[in-house]
This record gives sequence, structure tokens and C-alpha cells, in this order.
Amino acid sequence: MDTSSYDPSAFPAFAVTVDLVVLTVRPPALEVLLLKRPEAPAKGTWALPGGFVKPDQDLVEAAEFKLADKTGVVVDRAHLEQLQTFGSPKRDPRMRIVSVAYLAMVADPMAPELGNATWTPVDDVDRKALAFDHAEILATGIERARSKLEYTTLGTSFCSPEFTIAELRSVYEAAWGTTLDAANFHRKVLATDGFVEPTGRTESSGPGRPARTYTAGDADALHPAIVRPA
Amino acid sequence: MDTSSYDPSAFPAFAVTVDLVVLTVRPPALEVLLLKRPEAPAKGTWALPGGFVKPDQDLVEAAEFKLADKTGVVVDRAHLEQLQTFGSPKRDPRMRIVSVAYLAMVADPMAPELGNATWTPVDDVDRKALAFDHAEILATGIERARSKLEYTTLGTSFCSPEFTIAELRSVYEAAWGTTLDAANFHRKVLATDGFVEPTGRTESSGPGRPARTYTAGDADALHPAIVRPA
DNA sequence: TGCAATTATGGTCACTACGACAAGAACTAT
DNA sequence: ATAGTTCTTGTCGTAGTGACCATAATTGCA
Repeated sequence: MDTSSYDPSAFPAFAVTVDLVVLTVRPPALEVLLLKRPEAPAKGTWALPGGFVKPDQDLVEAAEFKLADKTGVVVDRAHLEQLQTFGSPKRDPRMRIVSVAYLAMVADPMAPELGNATWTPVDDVDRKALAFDHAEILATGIERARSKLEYTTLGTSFCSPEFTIAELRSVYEAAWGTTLDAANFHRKVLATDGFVEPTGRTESSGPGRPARTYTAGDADALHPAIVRPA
Repeated sequence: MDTSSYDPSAFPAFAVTVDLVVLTVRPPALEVLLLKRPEAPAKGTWALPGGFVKPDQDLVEAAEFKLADKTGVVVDRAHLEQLQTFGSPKRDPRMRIVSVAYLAMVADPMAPELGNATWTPVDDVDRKALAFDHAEILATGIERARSKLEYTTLGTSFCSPEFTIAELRSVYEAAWGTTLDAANFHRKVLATDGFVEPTGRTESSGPGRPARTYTAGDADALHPAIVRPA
């Protein structure tokens, strides 16, 4: 072992930031929260929300703070998990920045535009040329979210507090860009213990038979999984 | 947005390290590479291999370097992936350190002890009281490895270049701490395209019918998965 | 030499989960 | 009333699984 690497006075100094991939579902699209950068570098281009971590701030706290700041979302009603850390020496032109990316999944906030923030369908992001390596971070976040829908109950965190099976299905369809058989989806969701809990109430919007409503159950994992179609 | 957070001269300085969870399988145990710390802090206790990232070094490069350093493992023959980043303000007594943890899966290196490094069965680690938050990092790595065996072909990276189905099965059994039905495991592995490729050769060790040997296939994902028994 | 033990590999069978689809239930709109 | 829409339940053929049995091909020992 190299002794020098443990000399506290001689370690290389890095800046540490958090960047957030905040996803929501507004049928029929999976959408991401983007900010128009108001200053240099990359002024005027689109970027993920984020910022420097304070000296005494935990990483997750920094992410929670940024999330509340940009969306007004109560953290309790959202899912937030660490995504991946990006630390290429070239990723920021100014200095060596290591960014810990977080993935947030929130229910439709119904506040489309606030300040210079905007929800954008993820399929339209290509045209927006994101700043830095944010396109890569976003791609990682989208794939993580799509894959977690398969084997966890996190789909419910995209839904209203009280929702119908059809609303949950529209989450899967939007996120995966597919259509799912309503009858089979219904059967699978109800067959999984702890996925959803019936409220006893029903809800009617538009034509068709009114749907029973449910709340999120207390299970985290899905056994068996809801497999993404090929 | 707070303008001050983008002033390059006023960002908080962090130290960034990589820590490695290096796993191997030596039937019947899943084992991890531990180092006895030769100096303060936590001198004399066991810890995961790791070290500071150099100013112009990519995170993966730093991890690859440390892996080669400690194990002599050729990186091509091993699997290395980013695990999770740990950055609690309290995790190191000296200063604010953010550690990017990596998970490495290597075939049995046959070199049990080199210097102050040692392979330890993961079930015996509790008794060794790891330094800092390394117990948490290790637990995260073990769970990641166990779960990736289910839905990826990474089990082969714990095997010799040419291996038998039984050797692959012993990997799963060691990692999961279970026994698996040999016949059913055999059927499932061969039913998955790209998991293993037959060599046409056989290998005999000890009594019993000689087993055909295989090399790792080019598939990454397992469809359907090999589900861990409850 | 021959037999027992051992491991590899192949096969059967009942059960579960699934996709495709049909059909009934309960509403809205005209 | 009737058509259209959506929710919900049911049916059926197929694929995957675990438990288990059978056979193949070797080693080790009497």
C-alpha cells in the first residue's frame, strides 16, 4: 500500500454534486424534469436539476433538497434512490466534478411549467441536446425506472394516492411504450399480495364501467415479475 | 437557482475514493478479499481494498488499478461494475470522503494469501468488525452479486475459462447458500441461448461420469431468470 | 475382475403462470 | 332504447418449473 495516499493533507480535491433524474408519467408519455440553464457554462441549454453538495450534507439529503426545491414534491410521496455516479475527468469543462445521480419517481404534479423548469417526454429529449453528460445520466435513469417496474411495486409511486388498475396500467404502458392486455394485467396485479389494497370505492371518468380504486400496498418486490414485452 | 453554487472558486472540497468489494467463489463458500490496515486510522482492523482517486483518473480506471494491484487479476477475465456511492459526512473521522464502491467478481485466483490480503468467507466477516462503513458496503455488494446471478450470466465470471455445469452450479450454491437440483439446473442452463457454449471436451475429477465442459456464452441477460429459492 | 458408490445427463409428470381471447357487467352518449 | 366504452371475470392452450426417476459413465475398493 502506498503510504502517501493516506496523508490527509495531500489528497486531491474534488467537487461533488448531485444530479436528479426526476420522472413522472403523464399518459401517454414518460416525462422528465429539465431546467434551462440560466448561466455559464452551457448557458441556455437544457440540463438535469442538480447542484453542489454542502460540506456537512449527506448525499441523499442534498438530493431531497434539490427535489423539493425544483418540484415542490413532498419527499414522502415520492420515490428517491441513488442511480449511479459519474466522474469522468472530462465531464465538466471547469474542474474535476464527481456527480452522484439520483432517480426520483413522482406522481403527476399537475404543475407543468414553473419558472425555467419543464416536463419533457423522454422521447423528445434527443432534440434538446442536454448539457454535459446529462444525456447519459438520463438514459441510465430511464432504463433503471423501466426495469424496476418489472420486479418492484414502484409503479404505484407514479399514481395518485387512490388509483384504478387502469391508471396503473397506463403507467406501465407509458413507461414501456407498449400496450398491455387489460384483462391479463388486471389479473396479475391482483394476484400479487401487497401490490395494491382495495379501498371499497369506485371511480368513474368518461364512458365505461366504473373502476374500483386501490391504494399502494406494502410490498416492495413483485413475485412473479411483470415482464416487459419484447 | 443559487448563483453562488456555480462559482468555481467557492465549491466545497471533497476527497473521493474507490472501495472494492472483490468476490470469488471457493466452494462451498462465497469469499471476499479483505486487507489488514497497516496504519491509522483503524490500524490493524480489516477493511476493503481501496484508495484515493487521482486528479486525472477516471473512476473505473481507479477501481481497475486497485483490483490489479491487490489481486493480480487481469481485468479482462473479471467482471467489474459500479456498486453504489457512500458519502455520509460521518463515515470517515478525518475528513469528508465520498467513496464510490465497485463490485468485482473474479474466478478463484488460487493465491489464498498475498501480503496482508486474505480471502474470507462472507459469513465469517461479522466476526472481523470491518473498518468505517465497510460492513454496509460489503452487504450491498453481496446482495447485488446474489441478485445478479438470478438474471444475468455473470455466474460464469466466477468460473474457470473452461468449466462444467456442475462447477457453475457450485457457484450458485455457494453464493446463495442453498443446494440446487442438479438435473433441473442442467436443463435450465442449456435451455438459455448464449449462456454457455459447449467445447466438445469432457473433464473428469473424482468419481462419477465425466462432465462436458463449456465456455461462457455471449449473452448477458438470462431469459427466463434462474430464481433464487425462498 | 466385478461390484458399489458417485456424478452427469436425460426424461416424466403435475402444477403454475402466461398470453390470447371471449364474454358479461356497468356505465356514458345520442 | 341502443350503441359504444371500459372494467372485470373466465377459458384454454402453451411454456417453464420443481420433484423425482432412470440411465450413463466413470472411480475406488473388494
